[in-house]
Amino acid sequence: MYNAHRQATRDIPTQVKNQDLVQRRRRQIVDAAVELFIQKGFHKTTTRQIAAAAGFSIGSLYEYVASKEDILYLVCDAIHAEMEQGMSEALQRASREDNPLAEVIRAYLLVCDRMNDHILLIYQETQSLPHKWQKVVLENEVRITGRFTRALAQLTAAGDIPHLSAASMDLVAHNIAVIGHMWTFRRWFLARHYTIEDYIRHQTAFILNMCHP
Amino acid sequence: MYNAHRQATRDIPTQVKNQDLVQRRRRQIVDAAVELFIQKGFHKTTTRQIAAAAGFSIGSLYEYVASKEDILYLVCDAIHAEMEQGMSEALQRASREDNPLAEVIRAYLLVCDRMNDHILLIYQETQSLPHKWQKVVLENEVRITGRFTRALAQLTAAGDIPHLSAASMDLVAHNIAVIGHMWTFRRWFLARHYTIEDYIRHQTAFILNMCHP
DNA sequence: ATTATCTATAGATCTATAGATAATGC
DNA sequence: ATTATCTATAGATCTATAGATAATGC
Repeated sequence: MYNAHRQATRDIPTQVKNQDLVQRRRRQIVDAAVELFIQKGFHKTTTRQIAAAAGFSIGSLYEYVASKEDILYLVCDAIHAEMEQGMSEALQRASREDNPLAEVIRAYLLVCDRMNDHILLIYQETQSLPHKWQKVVLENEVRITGRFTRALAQLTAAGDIPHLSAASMDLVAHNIAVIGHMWTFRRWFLARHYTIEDYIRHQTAFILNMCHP
Repeated sequence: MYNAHRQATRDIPTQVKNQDLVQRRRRQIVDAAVELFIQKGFHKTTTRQIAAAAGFSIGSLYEYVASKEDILYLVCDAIHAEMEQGMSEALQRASREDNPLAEVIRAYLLVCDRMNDHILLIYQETQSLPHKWQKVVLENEVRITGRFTRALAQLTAAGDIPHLSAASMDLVAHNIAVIGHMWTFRRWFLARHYTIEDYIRHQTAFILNMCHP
């Protein structure tokens, strides 16, 4: 279970000794909480509802986490884990003939499309996390952005795009990351006018144009 | 007071007859609430704290609004009003010699820089609004994006940029809007590497590149 | 004996309102 | 008389835990 290696699972203490059980129960908690948080938001979801949806009592819930915020942290970290895994899988399946930047953009935007609600959740509720855990979530975000920076560097090295300053390259990478999120938080507008494939096509063209001054 | 003409002030009923007084008290409520919401978030701010910061009692507060959500709606609408006013003022002062698209981008990004926390607040708390008012807030967002669409159309008409399909033009306009927000919600990274002037320069160049296929 | 789970509830809020009081205008 | 404001609180939650019970392993 890759989740065992995640920061969040290590950060949060538990009363229960059996690590395998902790693993399973926390997965139940996260699955239940994600759905509820998406539906009603973090603050309007009660710990009782999470326990009920996970299939055990409120008392047991607090054997696996120490607070409601702990649950939010587990949720945010699990979402980032799933995004990163989704991208890796998509890239392994990818053609390897195309432009490597276009490929990573495509993989990313497809993950954003699939994980629409989850990405929105992170946008809306990261602020509700204790400060030290906000930092971990932002580091996850930086790690994803790093993939774009690397793809850009690769392209530059191959001479496929003109040389960009490190500052410009970073900014383009962040633009790509945010263009993915934009598909989720402007969906109310975008999905009325474009399919995800339209969106990928247009935005990929725009991003490649950015790099050709 | 331009705020009287806003949707929100008309949507929310009050017990108090004197419209001038309603106007003033609601301004007090909004000013107090904005600060508190930015600091602690909507859900962790209590109506009592808002009343106290506004300078009257909890009982009086509820003469001017019917619920805590009403206050959030007033806040979101006031923020958009201030953004739109800020852009208009900046554009009136602008040189009128430069590229009109670059000018509107500059005006917008400076407003985003100044209203950093307020824009973040809208991102995080719009979800806590009743559905019918979420719609009004999104319409405000569309209205701002419309300014970019119009500037792009103007440039195309003047022949300064190649012809873009209506779909592409809309997408570029949304990209501009989101690049402004990005300055607020990725500030933890961006502000470490760029000043707002760097950011304006780089992003303006990128956006103009987008339009040159 | 130890570990995991459950029930019942302490304790702490928080929103919204009812009813009393003060201020204003005829 | 009417309008605006205040105080006090009803009523409804919700988180987190203490202590009792059930399940597991020696």
